[in-house]
Amino acid sequence: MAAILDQDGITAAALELISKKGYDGLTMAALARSLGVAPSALYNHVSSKDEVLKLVEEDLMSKVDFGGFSTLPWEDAVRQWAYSYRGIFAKHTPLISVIAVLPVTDAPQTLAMYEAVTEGFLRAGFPEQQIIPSIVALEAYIFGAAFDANAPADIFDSGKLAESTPHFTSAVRSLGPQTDNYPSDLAFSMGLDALIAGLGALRA
Amino acid sequence: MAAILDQDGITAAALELISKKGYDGLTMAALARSLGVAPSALYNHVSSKDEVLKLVEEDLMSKVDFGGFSTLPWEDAVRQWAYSYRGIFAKHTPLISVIAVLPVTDAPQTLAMYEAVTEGFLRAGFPEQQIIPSIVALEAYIFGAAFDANAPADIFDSGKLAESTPHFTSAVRSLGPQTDNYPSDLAFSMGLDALIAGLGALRA
DNA sequence: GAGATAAATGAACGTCATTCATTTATTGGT
DNA sequence: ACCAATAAATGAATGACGTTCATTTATCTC
Repeated sequence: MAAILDQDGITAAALELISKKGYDGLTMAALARSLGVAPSALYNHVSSKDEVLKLVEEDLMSKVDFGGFSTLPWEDAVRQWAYSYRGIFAKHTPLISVIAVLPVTDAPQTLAMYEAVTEGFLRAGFPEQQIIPSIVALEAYIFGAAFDANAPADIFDSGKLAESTPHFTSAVRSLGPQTDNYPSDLAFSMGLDALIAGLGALRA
Repeated sequence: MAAILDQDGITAAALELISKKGYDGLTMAALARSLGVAPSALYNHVSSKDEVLKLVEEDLMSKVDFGGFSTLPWEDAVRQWAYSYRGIFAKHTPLISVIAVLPVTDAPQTLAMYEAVTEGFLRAGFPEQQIIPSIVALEAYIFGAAFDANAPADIFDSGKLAESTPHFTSAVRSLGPQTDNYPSDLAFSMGLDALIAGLGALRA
């Protein structure tokens, strides 16, 4: 029969479906429908829905901007990379639990990113043994921040329990109205600066 | 009829089920069975499975150790809190996507934690406006690190693509065999120190 | 043109969370 | 002590969903 389907097409359709309907809308049936095909046909090209998620993840990884590591000072490269990384995965938080535990072995795009980042750290003067833990720490922060980026602006509204949490409630109020893209943008920037300063001190 | 069920009992049963069978094993049917009851009976006490997850989350929050904030220097209190927080949620990563976006309004245990942490920051001399963003940044890091704690030791094995990622592969090798509880313990410690140093500099 | 092969189909399955009409036990009022 | 009201448990049913499989269909190769 005509080769209507392939992994690239499935990945593209999955991404479009996710952008339109979110991860709840990403079902094998909906994916098949968007490709004009029966659900069971998908299984000739992917072994499971989990594999679809892995394909999407690899595609997203290729969109993370790590270009700064070959052109900018280390601090700026890290910042650019971290913002790009968080921005992309903030819209794909359901993938984070997959990525964080997924061996990198068969993920060429992910490996390409790690290679470029590692090179940037080496060029900046990091001792080899410090590089992977530093990247892991930064990634942990980026993934956590990606979740926060989806939080509602009033997530810290203490409601009727405000009286029993006076210091917290006052600290929340002191922030005033949020104006950034993400309510947590200020926090992201502060934590990222702290990490960059702290990890940067490990350079030779 | 006899009041066999209540929210506390459901929460306790859910926690035991999770510890024995993991989050895949936490189904409404299994939960009901462990309570000796029909699945539909649960819906007299919780409105949905999501509410069960929220109950579990609140219970876990009450187990996070934030005691150091009233007894230890700020740096040590943050470290103790962060390790406790990560240790608990490393076994409950499916909750993280819920927590990170869940308004704190009806979560007394969570609010109690925030109040204590805020007080600790105030006592340490932080300006009020810096406190919430600092906590948010720390939490983001803790949540991300909780995911990493579940990663397999060989997650960075580049496999047959090793030749095309020489710097990364070498950096991974330079780490030697892992001996910590979690393979990512070294990374967690390094990033946490960096955050503590960087955020600590915001004190008056 | 025949046979092998890759790919699509549609029906079926098992697992879930959830709903609902019904039954059952307990509680409060007289 | 009885009766009505209410809270709570039941079991059958529903509708998604991911996945499997025997069968059919189109394309490629010799």
